[in-house]
Amino acid sequence: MTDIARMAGVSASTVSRALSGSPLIPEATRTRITELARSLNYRVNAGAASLRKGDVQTIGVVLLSDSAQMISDPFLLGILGSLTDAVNEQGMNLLLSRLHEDSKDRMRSMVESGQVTGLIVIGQLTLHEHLNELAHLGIPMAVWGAALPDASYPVVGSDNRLGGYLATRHLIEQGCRRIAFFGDTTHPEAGQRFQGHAQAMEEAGIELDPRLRQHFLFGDARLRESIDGWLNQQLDFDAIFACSDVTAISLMGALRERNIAVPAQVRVVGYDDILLASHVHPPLTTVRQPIAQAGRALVDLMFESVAGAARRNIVLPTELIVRESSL
Amino acid sequence: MTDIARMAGVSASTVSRALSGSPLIPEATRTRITELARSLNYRVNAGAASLRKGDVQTIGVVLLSDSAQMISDPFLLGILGSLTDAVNEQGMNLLLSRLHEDSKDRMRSMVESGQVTGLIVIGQLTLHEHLNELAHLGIPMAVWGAALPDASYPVVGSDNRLGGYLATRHLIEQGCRRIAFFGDTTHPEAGQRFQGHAQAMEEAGIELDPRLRQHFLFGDARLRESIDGWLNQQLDFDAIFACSDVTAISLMGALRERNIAVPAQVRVVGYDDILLASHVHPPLTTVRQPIAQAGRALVDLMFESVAGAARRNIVLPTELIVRESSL
DNA sequence: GTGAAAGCGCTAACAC
DNA sequence: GTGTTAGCGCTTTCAC
Repeated sequence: MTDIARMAGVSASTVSRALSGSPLIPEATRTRITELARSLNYRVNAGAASLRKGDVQTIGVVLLSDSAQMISDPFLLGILGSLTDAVNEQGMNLLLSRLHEDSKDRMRSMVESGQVTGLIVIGQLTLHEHLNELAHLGIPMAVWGAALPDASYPVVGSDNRLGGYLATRHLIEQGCRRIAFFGDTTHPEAGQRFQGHAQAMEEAGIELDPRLRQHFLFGDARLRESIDGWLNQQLDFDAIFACSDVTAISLMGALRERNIAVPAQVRVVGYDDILLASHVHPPLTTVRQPIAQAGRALVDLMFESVAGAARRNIVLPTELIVRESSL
Repeated sequence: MTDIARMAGVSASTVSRALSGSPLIPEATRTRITELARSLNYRVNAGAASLRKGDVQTIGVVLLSDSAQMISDPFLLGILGSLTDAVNEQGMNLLLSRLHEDSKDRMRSMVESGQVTGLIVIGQLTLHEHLNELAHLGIPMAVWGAALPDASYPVVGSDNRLGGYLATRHLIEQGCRRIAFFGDTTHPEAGQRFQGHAQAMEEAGIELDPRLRQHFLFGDARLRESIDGWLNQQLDFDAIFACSDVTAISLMGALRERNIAVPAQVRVVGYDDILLASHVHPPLTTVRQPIAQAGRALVDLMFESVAGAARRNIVLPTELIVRESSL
């Protein structure tokens, strides 16, 4: 910048002001300096600027995974994409890292070392307690997931309870009574979907059968094994509500292998509405989560958290997309 | 840091040295300072340190998408995950951004403004020329994709030609003669897969029928429409080789809808080996790309590019995973 | 409207 | 071994 200043015959201050569009600088000077800068391929050093201004233009995004395992759910990529766009829209940068459950300290230091303004956390919420601690420490953040009663951090998520309710009620309306629930209920999102499921069952006067509940971890590499293990029990069921489309599609594969017809013998509903959901046969009935809004909502809440505003959650609407797998 | 220094009764230099593990500082002093820092929750400011040291500990990762459209291929998430791990392993940070084809300037300025050390580019390679320009400008980078003859930038990719060859030869060995190719050959990766496909066909003395070639954009939202449009032509074919598993699974859905049996009437081979490939029914034969190695290779090449080493490419091995869809 | 000067938080010569 | 000093590249009072 000093070079530019010298070449333009002005001081560094003037260059700085011109380049940042200060109204103090007359149009003529500004264009002259801007042109000069462009011709020299000069760009202001982002790091130096934030050091001086004392604010970082970067948001940390943490992908939580419970093991070294690859997360492979397309839904996650959707959220991440939405987030990337939302962050860039704000003119900010996004620092991505993948952490395991024990890396609370890493998250903390990302903020405290001034690398990022705040954190957006995506992934499995089994570390609720850790997140609460971070929140109490004053780390600005926002979390994708389900709002837990005692959460001290802001949460963005879809209406999981409603999603579970809509899916199950739909199955009941199709005449199903023995509806199995596939999902890891220790995971808050799945837990809420289960609550919705249970509510719909209760409203219909159908008793929940604990055997019709199968626990899956999202993205579990042994997904198919778990499915097969459950199916091998030969339980009596006429429908399955799965907490992710990947699980549901995998399940339909397993059913087909056993010559169990979907939807004729067993109706299936998934969750997420990934691209493939509408493309498999039969097309999968599923609960759509509004991915496009997710990024924006997370970024908004994170900024509120930075600003020290009162903590709030955002619940995004869900929608049942009825396709042939449940008809 | 000045605070810590004052409290420890030493100078800032000593604190700096102690915290960065300089051998000049005796064990005793170091622990004392480290403990003090910990108890105050102090962390060195990463930005200030890089400004002073003149090196950024951050790598920019650019996800290219040809429109505002959501990219939804799980394979992409795999690459990204692998990259994240590789970057973190090096103790570096990863700045993620999603850009469209025309944003060559954004990429350039990420480097020139000192935000990142270099760029890793993932996504569709229709902007080959842009990348070449960036390389000539001296922007350190590495690209996931297919090595083009006149590329000036280092490329990491799997052996697409071999993949296409293996897939097609396998289908020929199964007795197929009318093998359709699904993939956008203007995209370099798909182009090379097509070359392998063509080679296998030629070796078997089978003439290529241009009607049996369908162009798809990866991640095209109208994927299913394109598939249906092609199928509606009612061409004569006994196998399909698709350039992504998402396409292949979608295709199997479309075939099933038309009561065309896979593999009995039409054999299908996909590409990528995503999780669902082995879970659908029939399980999908596919070409596996070694995702886990991808991140590491990209990071390595990027560093070589920073160091000004001679440009080279890395071709990762591919492997045909035979499952029932082609037997 | 413009420049001089100070300083963001840190590290690395250089001296002792 | 440790402190002093200078300065990374920028922005922003403050003075003119």
